[in-house]
Amino acid sequence: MRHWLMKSEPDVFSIDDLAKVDIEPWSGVRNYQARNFMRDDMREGDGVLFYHSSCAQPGVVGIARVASAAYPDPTQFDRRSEYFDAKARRETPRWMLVDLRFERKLAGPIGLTELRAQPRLSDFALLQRGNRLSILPVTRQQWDVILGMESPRRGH
DNA sequence: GCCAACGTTGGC
DNA sequence: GCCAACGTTGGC
Repeated sequence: MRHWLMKSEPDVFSIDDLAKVDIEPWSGVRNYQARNFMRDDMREGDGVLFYHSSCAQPGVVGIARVASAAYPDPTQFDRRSEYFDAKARRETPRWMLVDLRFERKLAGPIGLTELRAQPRLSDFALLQRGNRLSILPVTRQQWDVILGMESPRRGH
């Protein structure tokens, strides 16, 4: 099983939104590298760190699972969608997506500054200079380190 | 194929 | 709102 980090702007779609719908098709990715991760490398059941970006408190806020194989992003064919792509053809879809399933929120968010302060995450793609990718691979070790930073639940 | 211009991302 | 970094576009 592989692990991933996926960014979302909470003003647009937050971890609470994912909790409400339970399963969400991850439409709108229009970056080839991110698409390739979904199309070529993701498998149902892969673990996903759900990350809030472009907000007051950027950081990992929850865990999701990849809940489907990759399939064509329907918004690329929808003229009314902001993600419409006039060059996409149904026979040769350009953009692929996977479904995400909510697993749980973290006991507390793990902020970007906390992640940066963890020496064992110095190689983490999220923390590299100039990184803008919305989908990033996470190693098993990084996954364990990050979840080990989760603040303990009250009463345990 | 080069590269300048432009648009987007995302932290601060 | 600013700005660095990066991807994409399009003229040549």
